[in-house]
Amino acid sequence: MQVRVRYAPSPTGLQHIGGVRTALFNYFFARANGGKFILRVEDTDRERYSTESLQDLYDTLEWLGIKWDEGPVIGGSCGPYVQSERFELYREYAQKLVDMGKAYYCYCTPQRLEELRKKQEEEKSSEQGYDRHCRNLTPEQRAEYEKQGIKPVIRLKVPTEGSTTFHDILMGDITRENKDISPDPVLLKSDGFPTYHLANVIDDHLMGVTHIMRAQEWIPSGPLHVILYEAFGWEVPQYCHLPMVMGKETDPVTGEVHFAKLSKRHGSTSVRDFRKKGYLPEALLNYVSLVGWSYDGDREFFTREELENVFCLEKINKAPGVFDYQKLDWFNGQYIRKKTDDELADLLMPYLCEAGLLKETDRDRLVAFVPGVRERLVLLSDAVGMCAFLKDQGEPAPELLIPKKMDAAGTLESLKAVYGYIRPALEKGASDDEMQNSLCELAQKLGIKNAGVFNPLRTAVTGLAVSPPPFSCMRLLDRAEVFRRIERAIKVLESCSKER
RNA sequence: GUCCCUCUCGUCUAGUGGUUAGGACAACGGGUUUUCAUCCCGUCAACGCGAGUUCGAUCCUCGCGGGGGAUGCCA
Repeated sequence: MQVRVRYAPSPTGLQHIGGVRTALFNYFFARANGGKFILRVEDTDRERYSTESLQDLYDTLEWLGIKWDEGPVIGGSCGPYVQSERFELYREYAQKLVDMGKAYYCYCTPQRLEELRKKQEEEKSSEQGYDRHCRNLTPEQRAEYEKQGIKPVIRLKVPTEGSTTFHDILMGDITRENKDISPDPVLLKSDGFPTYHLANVIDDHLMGVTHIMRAQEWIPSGPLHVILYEAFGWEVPQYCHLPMVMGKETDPVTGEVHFAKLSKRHGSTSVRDFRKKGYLPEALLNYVSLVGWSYDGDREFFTREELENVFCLEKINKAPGVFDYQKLDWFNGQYIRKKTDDELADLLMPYLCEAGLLKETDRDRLVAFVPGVRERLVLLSDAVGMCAFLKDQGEPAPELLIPKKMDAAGTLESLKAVYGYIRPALEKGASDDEMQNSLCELAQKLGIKNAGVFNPLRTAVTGLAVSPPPFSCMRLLDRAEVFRRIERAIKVLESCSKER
């Protein structure tokens, strides 16, 4: 039997880490087993639906390089893959359940349900949820409600006795007393749209889904779904509930540490945010795959293609995992270092353009600059700060130019000598290595440490205490500007050493 | 409240009825270096607790405790 799995998000917000992790695991599992990966859009919540979210879903999967085999846009033999386009289907199936006596119309108003909830809370009643008020209405009562024009919902008749068991690949058998199952959940809303439970079960069946991989927050509804499958007389698919992705937060006052389902207050959670900040898709994909899954405990670098081969259910962890932003950063730095000068320049350019520091036509200079920042970058956006020297910082302070253990006169001598060499060297197209070696020789000749020649040059060119190395900066800057800044620094040192 | 799931360094994890309990990130310290980084070396750091089974339990069983999740006309 061919493996068929799906990722079935609801377009009610931006794609977040938790959802993407689920998508990835499904995708990898399909690839590793020669199966199909289906994308299905569960847009049954019309209140929260947004087209922006839907576009974000597509953008995110494309950015990560995840291609679906069947789904919206590309279609497939089980379409449509957008639930709102399957609207009629759900009503038909819900009606079937009613006809079989396994579901019923409910006319309770939202107000009544709200009051019920309040009452249960006040009385700290052990009874929770719907009180099954409409479960056994007489035809006369129903007719009366209909006459009032109330639009009913359809609720599932959950058995009140016995128990329901389902098998989870990771967890084993999970059994729940039927009395503990959510009492008669809504299957079809009053607007005619199905709820998750109904639509999900119908579509998974109709689309031939063999394995349901979803987050553990769904475990409690497992038995409910089994009841639905059985009510329809359908085969129950394999379940595999994935560990949750958690966020960690420390109370600033008490210092207490709290964990909870990863959410915005823990930091960025949407893939779009990570992308904007300059995370690489391969880094995010690699790291996210390692939350709740491991290969052998030692190896941790995986390309998407490798994961498509090597991913397996057996190595999925059962306990929830905390999303570690620091480790993601580390991964990102590692992946940035794998980029060639050209690749990295292309990745950096948008950030520098947006910051108004560079224009597209400066690309060649950026490529020459890249070696100086590659190993300094954690995020692509860090490049903006590292290019701050592009803006003239004004006349540099002598303290900035003069290295520790040197005086103004010595620094002046050094910088003059450096300039005397650098200017013609740059003009005749010397390489970084050549200049590097020559300046080291110069330092020796002057009897000072390398820092004594490099640092005055660097600060003269950048005007900053912290910056990428001097040669890189000179490559990015306009040549005439480089000379102007060095000459200006020499003047500063001249007047400074005269004063003494 | 009720129900369900879970429990190895701070975090992600490997692992076994007998191991010096391994790796990675972080933290800390040292070295290289041209500022900042990188890089290299090192240090700190874990089997939640209590019973039971056993010659021996981190590993198997039970209880307790901690953590998480569900309890919606959201998914």
